[in-house]
Amino acid sequence: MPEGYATGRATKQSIVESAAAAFAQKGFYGASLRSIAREAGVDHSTLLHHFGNKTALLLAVIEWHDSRSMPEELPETIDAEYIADGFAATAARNAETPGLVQLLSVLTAEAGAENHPARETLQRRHGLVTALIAWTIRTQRAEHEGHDDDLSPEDRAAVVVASWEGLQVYDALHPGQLDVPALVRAMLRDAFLLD
Amino acid sequence: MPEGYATGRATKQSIVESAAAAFAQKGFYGASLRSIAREAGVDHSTLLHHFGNKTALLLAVIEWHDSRSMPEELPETIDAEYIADGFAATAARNAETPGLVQLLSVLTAEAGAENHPARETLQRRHGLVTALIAWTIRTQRAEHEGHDDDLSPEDRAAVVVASWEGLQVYDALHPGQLDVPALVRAMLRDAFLLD
DNA sequence: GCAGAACTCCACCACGTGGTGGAACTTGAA
DNA sequence: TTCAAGTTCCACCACGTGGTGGAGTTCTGC
Repeated sequence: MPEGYATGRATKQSIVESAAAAFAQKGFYGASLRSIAREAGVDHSTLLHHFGNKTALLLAVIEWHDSRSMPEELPETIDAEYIADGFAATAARNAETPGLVQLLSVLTAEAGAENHPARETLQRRHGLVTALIAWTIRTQRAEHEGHDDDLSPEDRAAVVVASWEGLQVYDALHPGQLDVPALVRAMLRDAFLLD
Repeated sequence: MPEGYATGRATKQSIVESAAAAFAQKGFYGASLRSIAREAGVDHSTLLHHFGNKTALLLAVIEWHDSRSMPEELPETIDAEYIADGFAATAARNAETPGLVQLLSVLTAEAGAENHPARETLQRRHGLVTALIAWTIRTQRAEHEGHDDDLSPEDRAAVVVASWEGLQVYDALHPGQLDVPALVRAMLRDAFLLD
């Protein structure tokens, strides 16, 4: 069922992982296909055989990154607790893979430029997460009437996402100063009116 | 008193401005000295004559950026209102110069990598702003006893700075969706126990 | 075991990279 | 007006860039 041969798939995978590290360190523009290929132990033309061009490789890296954050199976009922736990788990896992966080931080910042090749992809990604959080906030507010937040669910969700990413960048620049997972967890439970 | 001739100083300035735009678009590694020099209307060896190497140019760009955010003169008494207004004014000015915001966002994200040439500079910059906010929070809490924040002034300040930067990145990726200056202002007034 | 698809590497291309050296020109204070 | 200091560009260097074409090898379904 999967495309290609097993050897090829393994090579692709190791290239993606090398690329993730390289983009995280040097950004999309600063990382070179040759250095990525060298790290993966293949010729750079092998890399191009598998991915066609540099932009396609970048998108493959993002896709791979996201696939790591998805839960294997969904529970029967989706509620705010479950979503909050899911995001908190992601935050905790991120803390253990600083390279991947660095990758997304740099790419997201770079993608603020209008002609960045991953801009659309990252916008969609962002939009999805924000929408999920906004939906959760909305349903939670409907159940708990007495909240005192003067931001709309969408705005609050955007602020949560932005703060989360900002905290990760802050943490990379000042390692060990903050307990990012705890702060994210607190922020989510606050936005979701939990406890 | 100033070093060099007037012509040289003018050239340096236009190089710095071109470099700021280029680093914002492509990051430190992705922007080339030749493209920066071309944009400034000089040969790339002229650029190197003035700045010596690429890293020195980057540091000059950051220094120039920061000099734009400094108030010309300090008031007689510094209080929380004044500081909050200062940051709010910066946030509002940032909204009108997206290129510079983009610059610092990309550089800050890149500087999460330990060997980035501007890492130390940006750490110090960050530390200064965070310390000022933390000091303000501390003095304000001493005056208004009944606050309900369970974060220390330092942690709260770090969260404020991180959220601020995250909001700017978010805004660059989703232009016009958020009123960033208003959100920053609200965040500061909240942290400073104002109103 | 065979055929054909998939894979991998080598050689090459045109061009861009940061940086150097030096020669010609411009500036501004004495 | 003089002249050293400052400024600018041109030519060059060794090397890195993303990408192409093709030849040789390895894998897998039949």
